[in-house]
Amino acid sequence: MDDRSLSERPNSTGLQEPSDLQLTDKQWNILDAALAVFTEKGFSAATTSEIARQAGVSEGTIFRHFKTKKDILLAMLVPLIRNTMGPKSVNSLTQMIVKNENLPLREVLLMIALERQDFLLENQALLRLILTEAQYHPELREAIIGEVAYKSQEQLIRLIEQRQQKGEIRQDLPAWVLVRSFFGMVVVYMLSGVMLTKREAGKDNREEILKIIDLFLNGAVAEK
Amino acid sequence: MDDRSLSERPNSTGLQEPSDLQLTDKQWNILDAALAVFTEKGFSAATTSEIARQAGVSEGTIFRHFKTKKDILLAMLVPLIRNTMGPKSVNSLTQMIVKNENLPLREVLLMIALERQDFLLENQALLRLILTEAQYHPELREAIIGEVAYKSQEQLIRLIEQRQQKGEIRQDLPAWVLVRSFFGMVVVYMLSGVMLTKREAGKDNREEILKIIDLFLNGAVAEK
DNA sequence: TCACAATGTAAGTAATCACTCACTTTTTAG
DNA sequence: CTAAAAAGTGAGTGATTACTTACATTGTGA
Repeated sequence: MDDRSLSERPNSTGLQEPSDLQLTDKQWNILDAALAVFTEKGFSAATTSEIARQAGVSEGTIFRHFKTKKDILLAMLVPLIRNTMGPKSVNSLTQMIVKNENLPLREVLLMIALERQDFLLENQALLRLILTEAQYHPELREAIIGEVAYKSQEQLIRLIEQRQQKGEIRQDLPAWVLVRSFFGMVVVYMLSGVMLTKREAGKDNREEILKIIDLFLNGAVAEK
Repeated sequence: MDDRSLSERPNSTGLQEPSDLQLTDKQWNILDAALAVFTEKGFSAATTSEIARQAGVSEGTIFRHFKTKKDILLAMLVPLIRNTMGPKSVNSLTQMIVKNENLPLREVLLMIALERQDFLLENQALLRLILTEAQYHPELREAIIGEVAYKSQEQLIRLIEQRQQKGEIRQDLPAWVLVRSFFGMVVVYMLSGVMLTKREAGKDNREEILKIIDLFLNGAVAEK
């Protein structure tokens, strides 16, 4: 089985919400298949019969466990965001920030950017599905913003304020401006890399990311 | 009429406004209605019967002019990108760049950012539709990248290289790194403004954009 | 005026959809 | 071991889908 993100069994991820307590193997098969079909076709174009086929169960079985097609989507994505993407995303940020308080900011930002890049490449299809369907399902929008975007931003703000207090970073700009700007530089760089060019996964672009960090730290104007 | 889609009409090769294309009023009604329905529900969830209802024509009329539902989408979006969004986007950039060669870069960047913001807010729903459906329709992806993204980037690169030659901007970074970084800072700032907060359209955020430009130009490190 | 093509339409059509139901098999509790 | 409960099944179901067709209306050129 392609071990991407759903294949963690419930007892390996700890306590969960009541709605996703104790899922049987068959239920996980269904959600795994749903992830594959939804990411390939999108929610509306995906059919429950194809999910059943890929899960190796009958269509009736699906509706024994999930009331509606939309329920399948949410039962899969909301716990995935809340219990896997969210914590993974936030914890790795927190760790990098507290463990490297004395490292030059440049080094910390590089670690963060590279880690975000891995995360993005590994979860490309899943993230695309979430962002697409977030337009039509407010529950998803709230989950991804609250559990990933907002909490990640909070951690980065902590990092920036920490460095502002050290006098390392200018204090005349609010931390959130610095955070969102840095995030924007890095993410748009990575997305345009994926969209405009054929980048092989894991291509070494350390040097280019360092240039962006240099730009973020020192600015675009020429030295006087 | 056997034409598969408007973009293939032999006399539409030159640059033309969408109103110049040989479309009857009824065809425009259909495309107008299609735009409304597609942006609200997405391509897959939209139905031809609702498009017909909103256009005030029978369903048969739709299929007299467009062979398939997908043809409606492409006949509407591809010319819109090629003849309206693309030129509008690129020309305003070009004008701002050549007309203000002697203005401080800071001022030019502010103009560009504000203009991009207007464009984004005005075309929010349309852009969301295009980006969503670009996942499933390569023709759309190619159109939006080739006609808008790539050409806009080219103009901004001209601006940056112009300033690099003047010695105003550091020359140790490739222009495209500067361009994409600036674009990323601004766009992510605007998107997070739309997503995370309730911003009224046209809210005055000139000061905040100026802070981002300041950051882009002077960097995040504290003065020595 | 008339012939004829282009345009418009309502009533289809076959396919497919999400979902149900009557029934069988498997799991669980005492 | 047994009986009830839970899980699984595949053949339905009515609704809805994109698209067609047979026919009516309109526009046009001579």
